[in-house]
Amino acid sequence: MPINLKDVAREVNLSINTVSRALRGLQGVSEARRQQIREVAERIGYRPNRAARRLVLQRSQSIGILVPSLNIPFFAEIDIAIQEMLQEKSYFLYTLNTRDDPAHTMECIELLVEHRIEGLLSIGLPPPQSAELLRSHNIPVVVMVMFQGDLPPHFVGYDDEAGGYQAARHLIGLGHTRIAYFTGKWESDHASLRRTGFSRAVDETMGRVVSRVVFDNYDNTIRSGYQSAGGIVDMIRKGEVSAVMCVCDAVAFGLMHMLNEQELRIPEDVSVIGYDNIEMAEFSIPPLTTISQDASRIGRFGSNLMLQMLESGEDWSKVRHQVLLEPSLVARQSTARLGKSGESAARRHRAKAESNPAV
Amino acid sequence: MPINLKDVAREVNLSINTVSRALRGLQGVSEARRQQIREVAERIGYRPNRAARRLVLQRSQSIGILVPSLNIPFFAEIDIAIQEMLQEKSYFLYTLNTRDDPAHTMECIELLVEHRIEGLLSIGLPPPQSAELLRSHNIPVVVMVMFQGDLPPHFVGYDDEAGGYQAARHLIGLGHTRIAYFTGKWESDHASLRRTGFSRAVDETMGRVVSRVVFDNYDNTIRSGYQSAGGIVDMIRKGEVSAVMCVCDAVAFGLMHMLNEQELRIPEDVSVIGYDNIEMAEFSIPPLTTISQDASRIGRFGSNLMLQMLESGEDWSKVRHQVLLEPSLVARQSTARLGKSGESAARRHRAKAESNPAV
DNA sequence: CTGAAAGCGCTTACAG
DNA sequence: CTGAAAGCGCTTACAG
Repeated sequence: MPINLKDVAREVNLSINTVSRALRGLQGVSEARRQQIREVAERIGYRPNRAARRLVLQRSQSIGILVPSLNIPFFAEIDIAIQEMLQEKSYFLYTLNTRDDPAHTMECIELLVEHRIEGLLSIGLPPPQSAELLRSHNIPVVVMVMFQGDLPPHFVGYDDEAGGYQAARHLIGLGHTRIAYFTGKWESDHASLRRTGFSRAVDETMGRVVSRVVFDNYDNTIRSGYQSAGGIVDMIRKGEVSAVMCVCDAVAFGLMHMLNEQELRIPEDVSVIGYDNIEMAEFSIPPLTTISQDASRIGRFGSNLMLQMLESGEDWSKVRHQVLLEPSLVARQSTARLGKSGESAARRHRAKAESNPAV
Repeated sequence: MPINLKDVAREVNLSINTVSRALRGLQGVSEARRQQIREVAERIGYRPNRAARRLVLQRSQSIGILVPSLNIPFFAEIDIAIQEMLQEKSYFLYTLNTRDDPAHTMECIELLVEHRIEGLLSIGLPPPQSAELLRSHNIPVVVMVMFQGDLPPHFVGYDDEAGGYQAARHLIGLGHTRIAYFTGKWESDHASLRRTGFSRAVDETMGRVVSRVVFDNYDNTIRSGYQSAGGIVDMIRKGEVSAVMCVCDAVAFGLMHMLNEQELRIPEDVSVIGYDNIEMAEFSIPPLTTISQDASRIGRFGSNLMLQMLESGEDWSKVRHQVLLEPSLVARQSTARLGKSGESAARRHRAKAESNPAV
């Protein structure tokens, strides 16, 4: 049914390989002929069949990307940036949502292998069982954003340790001496790197600043941040903490919502800093101080690295190529100098308790 | 380099078509042989080549989806739902981000045609220039979510008119008699349908309720809602409006941010209702009353419709198949009964002005 | 400048 | 139960 080279060839009374060469702009076809062939192809609606071209060229000119959850805008933006970069270089990108489920991820990878992708980009580590399959098909892998354990040999992401350090430095610079890090029970490696950076900044103060780590959040959602904020609220009330760094903006929003319900003021009673700089961070009440990462930069670096691996002809299996981008702090109104705005939460709480012994 | 049928055949000393049949589970191969062939294929890492299979089967078993901006979670969720549905039916989904740019969308469509997609799903109408190409290649199109002009013949989306009506009914039911609809200068058809539904509810009151439409927002972002909220603020101050419906949640958040800055209380001074029920709506301060649409339902209905068109064998070119889902209202704390909480914004404003004539 | 032939990796009749 | 052959739509040497 669809029109093929033979149809065009018949129409112009030439052989299919002349038509093929003309359409691809190769030399060895007179300009007049080429013109004519082009017109006919256009008129009868000819489009080359990629499957056939792939088969004969023995390469797919396509790359796969594994995204744990495409509905996270940060991940989607990485995908978009990569799609644009690759289209420019006439590679095709297969985008697959893995639901962060190893079994389903394996199926996705097998599908991509059957499509003969030339390279695999992955947000987060692909499951270990896939390593042998990818290796045996000679498919290079670039991991982006997240990993567990050792830094993967080909990696592009932000330096979470540096981000955590920056956030803590910001709070310390504002005079806070009792600060908390609010994270999840099951920490991903990058969450724990943020915590490590946070702790390094605290340690550098040689005891002048003390910190607590609260592992109460579940899954880094707004809801979870809200539901697990109780411990933090207590500490603020008791004056044990005057500033909180959250593992991500969503958790920060959940915490802020709870603080608001508990009539704790931000930043007067407690400073809050997030991580990610999602769109909403600029418009929350108050606007959220946070650590900013540029998704499209990851996409650009990731696709560039992949393209290098594909086109340099080098043996990359023994080369490590790891790109760690430096995140940047965006100061907004959710953090402020300690004690700037009068009485602390602890003092107010104490006053309240004294006037009403039942509390 | 990659292993093919011939490699497996050589290994087991059989012809490639026996191997092919065994691996695909067709009858006519003894069970013992099949077992042996499977093992060998597994051992040497054979994976069928999709390009070759497509070529010979004369079908790609794949479908394309055009997404204007994949980083809008609502759209991404539609994509995810479709990907899951189609994978179950062993179709492959090509996800392409079009940037909402007609020229780029055309390139995307041409690419998909070269990949011989069997059907095209599109969030929003594909550009008119693509119609001829798609028709000539016999590719059915299902439009989702948005359209301009007439309802496309194959469409799945939510009934925006009904949503606008529900929102207005909600405000009227709370006793508001002066209500506003806050939308953009250049209204999309679905934004204007929401407005139509809104107006219908107002009209039904036979003049008991009056409404204003404010076309000041630009591009339905939080920022734009914030920057263009001035007109609404004035009306609230003057007592001309006690409730506002926004074209979407993002604009509602922008408006709320401005109201907060202007010390207008929600819902005491003004009720605000959004549209979309994005994740943040549950956690804004106050939580936002809004109209909810289920993205994965659109995805499920959309892919089902496409599958029907592909597999029923009917001539769908003369059949209209339009699915309009009913959205639902989610009542939260940003809307309240009129005058419930004491003095109105207008009265407070007047009092303030009297005590300070300079205002 | 143009064409005939081989072949990419598979599946599908058709023989045996 | 198994194999030889043709062919899907293209590109690439190789002739002319």
